[in-house]
Amino acid sequence: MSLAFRSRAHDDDVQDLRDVMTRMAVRMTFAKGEEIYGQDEDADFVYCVTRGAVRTARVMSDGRRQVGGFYYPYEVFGLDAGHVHRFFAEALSDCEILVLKRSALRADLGQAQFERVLWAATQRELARAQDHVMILGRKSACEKVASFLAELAGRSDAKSVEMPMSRQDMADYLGLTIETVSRMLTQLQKSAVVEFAGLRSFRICNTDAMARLAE
Amino acid sequence: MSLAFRSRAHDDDVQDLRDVMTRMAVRMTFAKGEEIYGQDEDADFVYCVTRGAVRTARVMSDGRRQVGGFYYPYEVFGLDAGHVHRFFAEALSDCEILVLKRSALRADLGQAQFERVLWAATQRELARAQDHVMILGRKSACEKVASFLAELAGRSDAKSVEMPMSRQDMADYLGLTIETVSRMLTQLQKSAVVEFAGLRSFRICNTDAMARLAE
DNA sequence: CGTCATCTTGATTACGCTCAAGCTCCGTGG
DNA sequence: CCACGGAGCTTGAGCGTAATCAAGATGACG
Repeated sequence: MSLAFRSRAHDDDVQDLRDVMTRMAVRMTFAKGEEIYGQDEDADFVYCVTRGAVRTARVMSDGRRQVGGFYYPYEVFGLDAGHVHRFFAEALSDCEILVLKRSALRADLGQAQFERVLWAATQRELARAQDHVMILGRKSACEKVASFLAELAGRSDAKSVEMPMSRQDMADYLGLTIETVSRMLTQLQKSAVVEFAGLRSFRICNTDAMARLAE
Repeated sequence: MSLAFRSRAHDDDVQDLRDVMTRMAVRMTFAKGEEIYGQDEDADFVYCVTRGAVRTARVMSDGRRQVGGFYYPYEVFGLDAGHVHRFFAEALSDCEILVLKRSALRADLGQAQFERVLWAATQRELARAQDHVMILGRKSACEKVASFLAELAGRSDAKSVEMPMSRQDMADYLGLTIETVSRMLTQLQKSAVVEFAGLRSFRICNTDAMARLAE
């Protein structure tokens, strides 16, 4: 089985999942900051962003927060590991989400494809988490912020990249404080690696320097 | 579908995987430090530790290393995200590993169970990676080391817990230096939270303090 | 235009890193 | 069995990066 073939099949699964969700799922809207699902809740649903953005996070008993990831239109979430949510999900901005019961998905796709599709989605989540581990474990503050911007830019096709999350969200994703994130953004701009157009929009000026920092 | 029932099914899948591997897999031995699979290699096999221990890791171009995880007897590894290994795996000590081609596993279990079993394994990996993110992002050096010891203790059933990895391995897992790891171990011992019997064996003295530090 | 949340910048502190020395454990050979 | 040697570990001193504390600046929204 060639790599190309497998990738193709993988993409098909993702597409199938989106198709089913578009067809069968309930369309819900959430206001900025609203909870979509809670930590330790049963993971009975699958979610897909159609408009806006979502963050997943966990908090420790003393309030320290770790953001697990951000999700944008067309991305599937709610699969964090098994039958109980280990993170909670919140609307980053006002947003629209497709919500589908897992059992309904299974009924429509059949057991086999259901498992294949969710396995593929779980693998993407795992890849994401592993990249996150790399960023958190062995990178400097500047590299963390650069990696984050590079990832955002990678997901966007436009020249100008929109940043829907606050500095606090970025900090809690990168294991930093808002002050440090702010300083690093300023520094990256001063050294002409990126250029900001307002607080939440940027574009990469020096691709090489960016790639070097983000590894 | 109750949680209990689902957990049971999950455990069955894990057991089935071990059974098939014991029956069909090739038993290989690796000397301490030997590579089991490489980064960016195709992930055509599934692995199960039978003796010794394994670590997975990634290195950045300048040599910084991030350890992804440690695997002990009966644990399955080699599933890190998709069709290409994103980490490499090395023998932590001399060890014995069951190796089985994925295609052979699929042929034996059938497509459906193959996917269910590997999905379950991928979910465990994801849960592991998510816990790792929490440790790396928002914990102090002391809490990181305590969390690590607590996790090790949790996997072991004996009172005295064996630690097969070096301080360097621990440091690269926790995003610290060996000096800091060493200092924290000393500190935990001085404050009577744990007690060491030699460099690589310990037991937890103060369970409450340990739980508090490890959250 | 005023108010409040968010963000930036500055000054200071502290946690963990770096560099350096010494110690312990363990394998090896005399 | 002990002496030697080397890797791995611990400890100490000093430093640097990012956290904390504290003001301001900017932007969003009524």
